[in-house]
This record gives sequence, structure tokens and C-alpha cells, in this order.
Amino acid sequence: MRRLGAMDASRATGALGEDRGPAPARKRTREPEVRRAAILEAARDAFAERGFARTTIREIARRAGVTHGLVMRHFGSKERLFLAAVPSSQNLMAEVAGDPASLPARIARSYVRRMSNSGGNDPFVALIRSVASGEEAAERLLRAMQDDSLEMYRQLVPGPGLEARVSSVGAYLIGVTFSRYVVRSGPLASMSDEELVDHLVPNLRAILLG
Amino acid sequence: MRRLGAMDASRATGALGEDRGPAPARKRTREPEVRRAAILEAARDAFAERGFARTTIREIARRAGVTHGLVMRHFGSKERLFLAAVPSSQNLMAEVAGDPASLPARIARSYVRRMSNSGGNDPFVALIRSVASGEEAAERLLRAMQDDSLEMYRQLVPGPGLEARVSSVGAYLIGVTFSRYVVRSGPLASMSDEELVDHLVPNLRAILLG
DNA sequence: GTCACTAATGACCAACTGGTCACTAAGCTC
DNA sequence: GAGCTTAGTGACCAGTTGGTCATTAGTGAC
Repeated sequence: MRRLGAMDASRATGALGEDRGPAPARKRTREPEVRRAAILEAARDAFAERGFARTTIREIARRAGVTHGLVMRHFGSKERLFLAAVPSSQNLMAEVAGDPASLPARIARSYVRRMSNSGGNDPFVALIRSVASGEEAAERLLRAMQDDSLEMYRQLVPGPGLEARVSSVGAYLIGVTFSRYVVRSGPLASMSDEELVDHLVPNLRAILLG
Repeated sequence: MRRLGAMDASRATGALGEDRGPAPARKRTREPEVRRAAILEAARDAFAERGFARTTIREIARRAGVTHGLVMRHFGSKERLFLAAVPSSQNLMAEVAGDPASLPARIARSYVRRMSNSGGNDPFVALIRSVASGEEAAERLLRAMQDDSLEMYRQLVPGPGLEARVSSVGAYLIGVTFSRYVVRSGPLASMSDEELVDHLVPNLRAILLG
């Protein structure tokens, strides 16, 4: 099973292997950490834009300015890359500590700020897209996220039916994210950050506190 | 560009073409309408289970008990099949006519009944999954659906911010659908139909009517 | 029966996919 | 500068995909 050298003359046309972008441009250097970080960022963006199924390793490699062989070298498989790029700790309903009465406002502000900062390419969008396309790893991640939220809220918000209400808040935020950052059309998509916060607060309050 | 006959002897091994399932079993008959309907149903199920990107024409053909060539013959392309199988008229918030005060209850019941009837394989699930995987045709369908809802509610529910509130109801239902029929875990997924209606009504009322 | 029409089949194709691996060459230590 | 380690490359592969098309065979009209 000998492999042929790079300049093997057989099959001069056809089967041109890895397609080279128009500009390699960069001299070959060794910067494993820099490369790794670039791949992770490219992966987050690509997964957020197209979901797991439609994102190809070659596309991620192209964005990161490396070959797809290097992506495989660093992360082993597409799924492991996904798990490295979309951390499970990304809890949507973070910053819960504080007065329960102002909790809905804190959730809304925290959510909007986070989404705004990432320019709509938050890993949460990647997660939603990937879960929808049936990726099991993404499903596990989202389930874990939901379980985390529930645990955090359990000791803060009292009353029966707490689980259902927290779960409903999560569902609502998923739906809002879907409208605003996936479908990207309609009133929810065209609101400014401030308008969105104002719109979300009473709804979150109603769902969470009744 | 002559094609070779079926029993061409070259390449006796390898390239065995269409893989045959274990049981063809059915005699070859001509029933175009029956086949067409079977393909459409198989497509709806498959798209709802896996979304557009991950569903293959061969999988649909297998479920419908036909060859993938026939699917292509009837529908021309995967996208056209999708558009034929997931009708745009499927409005989530139908049955709006009636007393505005009981509108949230009617929306909730209509939604739950519809999802329950299809056993979680409603075309709406297919739509959500496919939009999330970046399918443009699905995006157009969902946008049209949202526009339809807005138009229907515009003359029923008065007051400023109507667009945003209707849109928010849509987002909420998308999120609930996502939790219950895509992620299939957590409180929203384990509720009975009746419990879900009871849970949804006050939330829909709060979002829609303030 | 035979003929025309066309539903249905399945072999084929080109493009693309995730993944493998022989090779190349930076950059370190001595 | 020789030698080692290993980051980085790109040719390659096998499997899968959406799509094409020559061929086969029901079915109704005559």
C-alpha cells in the first residue's frame, strides 16, 4: 500500500484531490494553538449558519485558512469538533442570582446581550440548528442545558409546576431565537435589542411567575 | 453516450447499482396515483423525522416501496418533492374565528389536536427541522405561514403591537414544538395532551392579549 | 393480438462527503 | 548542521448523494 509522492505524474488530469483556494498566500508555519483556535471559531460560525448536517469539514477548514486534513488531525472527527466548538456550559438563562421579581428582566437582558455580542452566531444557534437536523450529540448538549436550567431555578422560584414553567421559558427563548436568528424575518427579527427586551420581559414574567 | 444493456458483463463485481431491499415481493403494477400518494406520505414522515438535509430520496423511496428513480420521475427533484409534501397552507394558528377572549384556548386546543393526530409527524415539524438545516424553500414556506397568521389576526385582535404579539405566539409555538417533538425531552414532552392545553392557555393569553 | 403510451426499474454518473495516511518541512535540542 | 519531533499538507479512498436515462413491462385502444 505504498502512497505516491506529491508530484506523481500518473493521472495528470482528473482527480485533482484537494481543491486549492485562489490564494494560499501564507507561508507554512507551525502554530498549533493559533490554528486550533481559528478552526474552533470557524466551526462555531459555520455550524451557527448552516447547522451540523450541512456544514462540511472542508468549509470549516477553508474559513480557518487550513486544510481539512489538519482539522481532522486536531479534532479527529466532525462530531468531536462540534463538541469542542459548542460548549455545553452555554446556559441561556444564566445570571439568575438576585431578586426573583426582577428575574424575567434579567433573563431577557442577559439573553439579548449575549445574542447581540455574537452577532447572531452564538453557539446556541448552532445548537438549535444541529438538534433540528437530528444530530444526537447536539441533542444531548441541549438536554443537558435544559437540565442545568431546571436545577438552577429549582431553588429560586418556588411553587408547583416549576419544572413546566422553566421549560416553557426555555421553549419560548428557543422560538424567539428561531424567529430572530434562523428565519430572520418578521417583527421579532426587526426589533432593536432594546425593543426586544421590552417585548420579552412581560411575556417571560407571565410564563415564569404566572 | 450509449448506455449499456442491463446484463452487460463488464465489471461483474463492484458497482452493483441500486441496492435491492430483502423483499421486492410486489409484482410490478402501474398505479401512478397510489404510488404518488405513498411517496408523499413517506416524504412527510421522513422530513418530519430527519429534516430536509438528512433525508435522502432513496430513504423516501424505500419507505414508499418504490425505487428512487420513480420518486425523481414523479417529482423531478428533492426540493420539489418537499414543496409537494409540506403544503404551505398548513397554518398553525388556524380556527381563529370566534370570541377573542377564548382565542388563546382555541389556539392551544387546535395546535395540540393537530399535533396529536399526526403522532408528532406533522408537516410543521418537517418545516421547522428543514428551516433549521438551512433549506431555503422551507424558509419561504415558514415566512409565508407567518405572514398568513399575521393577516388573519390583524382584523381580529386590536391594539398596537399586534404584529409583535402574534409573532411572539408563533415563536412560542415553534419553541414548544421543538421541545416536545424534536428534542422530545423535559416537562413539555412528557405532558399529556390535556395537560399541555392547560399549560399553554394562560401563556398564550398573556403573550397575545397582555 | 398488436400497438402506442408511459409507469416503473435499475444501472449509471459526477460531485461531494468524512476520514486516512504517506509525505513535507518547521522549529527545537544537542 | 544533524537529527528528532510533530504540525501541516494534499492525494487518496470508499460510501453516499441527487440526478439521468436506456430499458422493461403493464395497460388500454383498436
